[in-house]
Amino acid sequence: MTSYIDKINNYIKDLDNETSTALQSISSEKKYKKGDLLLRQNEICGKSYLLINGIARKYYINDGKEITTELYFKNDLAVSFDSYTLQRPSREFIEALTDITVSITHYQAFQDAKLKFPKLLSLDLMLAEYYAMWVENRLFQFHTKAATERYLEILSLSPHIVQTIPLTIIASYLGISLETLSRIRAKI
Amino acid sequence: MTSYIDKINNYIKDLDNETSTALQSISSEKKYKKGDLLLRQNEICGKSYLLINGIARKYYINDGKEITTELYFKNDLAVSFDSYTLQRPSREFIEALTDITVSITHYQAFQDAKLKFPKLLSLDLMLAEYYAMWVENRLFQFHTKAATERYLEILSLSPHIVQTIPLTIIASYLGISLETLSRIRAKI
DNA sequence: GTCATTATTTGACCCAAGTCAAATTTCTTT
DNA sequence: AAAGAAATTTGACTTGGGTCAAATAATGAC
Repeated sequence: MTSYIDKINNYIKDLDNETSTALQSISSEKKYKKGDLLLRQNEICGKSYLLINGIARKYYINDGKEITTELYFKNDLAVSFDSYTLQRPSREFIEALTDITVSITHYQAFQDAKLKFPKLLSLDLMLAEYYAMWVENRLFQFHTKAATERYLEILSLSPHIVQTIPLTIIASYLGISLETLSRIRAKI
Repeated sequence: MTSYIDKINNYIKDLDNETSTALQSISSEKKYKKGDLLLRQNEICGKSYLLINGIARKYYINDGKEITTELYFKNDLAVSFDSYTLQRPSREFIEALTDITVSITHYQAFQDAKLKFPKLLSLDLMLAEYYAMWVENRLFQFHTKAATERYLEILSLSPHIVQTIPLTIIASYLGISLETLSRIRAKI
């Protein structure tokens, strides 16, 4: 499935000049400081954020506890999917975990551009497909793997996650308590 | 989110004649008997199945146990998403839970049609978006609701599910054991 | 209708992971 | 470097839901 990202990135790279220019003309760079919120709960996610550098996350609050739903690194696209797609209030927050630089594209500008440039429509489809498969796989991991396995997996697939990000956030991303994660780490 | 299905169905209904005809020309009806498998594990999901009547499900086997990942009713579109999208072997099965009638569309024929009829590309995007939101929501339910709540929710939102489908399948769809589901039912 | 499957319930016991609370360790900031 | 704050670990205890096994329904085939 990583190869599908490659396919998407190649697709973007190989875009014809007009389409590529159109995309760039509706995007702009911006920097955020560590701790800044790019999106708050109940706001409508009217922009997509392509991470150029730094780390960010998406999370929601349940029972007073933060549940991290996605971690973003270089080249990842950060949006609250349902809020962005339906243009309705978000249940999720998007937060910069380090200082970050992002490329922002406005929802409506992209919608308009898709009408003129069918290749952007195909791109949007690929992005939605990728996200659907990503979430599907996350659900699959939760059903088939115990906490320890999920931790070991993240450790082997993305060691940089574990090194850079506070354990509280990793625990909530793994769907376990901070204490359980600490005990898992002690065992290994 | 139900309204998004309505939007999709209206979009299909309001398709211009040529597009609509093109879609119909690559689709065909077929009947299956209760228990028939429309897709097996390790097969590539080369077709999509629109349920015209009856009930079906998608599931995979983990540790010798069946985990139901989706239930399909009238007007639902049954595919193994990642297998269909990437045209790679499926980890899931699709099974008829009753006698069913489906409208089958071949993957490649639909891919070709999308190139000629941009509205089908938009349709495909809407379907992918819908599925992404559906899975995202399912994951959200698993994280925020205990087994009893999830059962009560399915009971109130889709009572027909509980009436028609064996408890083993409902339990595996809820991510709990048959015994736990039985105990939940006894308590209520 | 009777017998045999298959589905569902109930009982006894177990365990992964949660909760609450306190102790350490590690970072920051003077 | 010391003081305070934040992050992480450890301890003691609880619990939701799992497993295995046996007892009842319920359904279907003859």
